[in-house]
Amino acid sequence: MHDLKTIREDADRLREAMRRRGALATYGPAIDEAEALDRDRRRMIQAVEDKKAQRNATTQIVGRKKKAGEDASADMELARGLGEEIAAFEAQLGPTESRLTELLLGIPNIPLPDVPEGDETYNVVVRTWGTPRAADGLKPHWEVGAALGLLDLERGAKIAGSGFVVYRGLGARMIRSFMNAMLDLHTGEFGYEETWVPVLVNRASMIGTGQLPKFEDDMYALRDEELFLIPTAEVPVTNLYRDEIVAGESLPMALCAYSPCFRREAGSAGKDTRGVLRVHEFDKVELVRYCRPEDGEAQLQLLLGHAEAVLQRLGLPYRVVLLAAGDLGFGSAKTYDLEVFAPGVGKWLEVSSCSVFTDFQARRANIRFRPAPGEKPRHVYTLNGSGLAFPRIFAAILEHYQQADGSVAVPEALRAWLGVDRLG
RNA sequence: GGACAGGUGGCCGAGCGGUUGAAGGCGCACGCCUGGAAAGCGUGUAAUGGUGAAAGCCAUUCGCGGGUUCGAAUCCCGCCCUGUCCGCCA
Repeated sequence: MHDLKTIREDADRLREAMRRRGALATYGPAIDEAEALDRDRRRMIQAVEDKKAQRNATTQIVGRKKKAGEDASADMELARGLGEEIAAFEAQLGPTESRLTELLLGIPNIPLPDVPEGDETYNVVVRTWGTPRAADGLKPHWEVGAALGLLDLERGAKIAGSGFVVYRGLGARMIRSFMNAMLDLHTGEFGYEETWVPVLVNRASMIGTGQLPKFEDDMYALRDEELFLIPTAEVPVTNLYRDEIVAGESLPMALCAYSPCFRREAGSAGKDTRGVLRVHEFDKVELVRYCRPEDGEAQLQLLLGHAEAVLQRLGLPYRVVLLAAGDLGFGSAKTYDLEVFAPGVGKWLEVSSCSVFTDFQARRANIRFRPAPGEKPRHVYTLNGSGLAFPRIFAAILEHYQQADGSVAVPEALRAWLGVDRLG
């Protein structure tokens, strides 16, 4: 969410940001309307506060006269009249403020200056690591997984629906090993605090990180209670400090969590539908950081490095992509995608999206820090990234480590967890 | 799910419907004291919005939302959360 001050003093910067996202036509009208509503709002506030000041003064007089045993009926009548005027002004102010909030909640974040302008064709490959395997003769992961008894997509579809996966035997054990290996790495070597969080959260949390109100159709929700299934652990973990003021010395803060993630994937029918590349429920380990505004860029690079480390330990070739403004998520100011190469399907798979949200989420979730004792609270910067998403790592391993005899070699880093060095 | 108790500032904790934005304490900041510290003493210490160059002034906020009233932290209703007991249960 943007500060009202941005609308008031910097609306053109906001328009320029939307233009860089290629979305000025979409959001321009909202910015225009917000500008007008802000002016209306301030005018009404001045009027209503003026009346309130008058009423407060009158009410004081009533109190004093009553205490002194004098007649106060004239002042009481005056105050009652003022009260009616106040009610009338407030009846106008209420809708103005809710509309303004609604608009503010629906405008995406401003990309940082070093984010390339334009749509996804302007994404930049920043670096690559490892050498992608030639695709010839390699099978896609769903064939390998089924042949080795690691994956049971048919029964997943039967018990839940298409887009739900059953892992079996060593396949299931692989998922568990991802959780252990990644959490151990991030907590043991990179200093993250391990958390275990609810996968059902309330509306305020979903607004805090930016899933609501705009993307409600993409979220699973309960029928009888106002609870939503999280699309990522970013939601509960970032909201941990919602409506709090944290001590300046506690920053930067680093938290990680394993969680299942639930996505309706409304409107994405037909894209990556085979195998486990796009499913309604999957697991991942998420990294979340809070920091001071001046540390945002350095913290993003740090976070990115932590996510990359997982791929390096697994020996999976990948590339780092800086997203162009038009490809940026709603709340992000700058994002690096990590894409691993899956030679069986011949594609780069996004396995992590590392972003800095500047104060966009912190303002929505009201997460602040006190820079120094006695100083005014400021909003923190929030960051997050997957470290990493399991199904695509599963797919990448089955494809990248495929052997000529149909078996799959187990990456060194997972052998201790799996207890074998070869699948099949 | 039922009964009772409770939700007040960074934290703890008082608070008769009318100078209570809110006593007191802790914490924190500054000063005095000290060779230096601790202790002690003194002073200060909420957020948000509006206005203003600034100092300041005004408004709002005592879980959230409504209501009663000239006036609500204080009274009434609904909801949320916490605690205790009961029920249920992995």
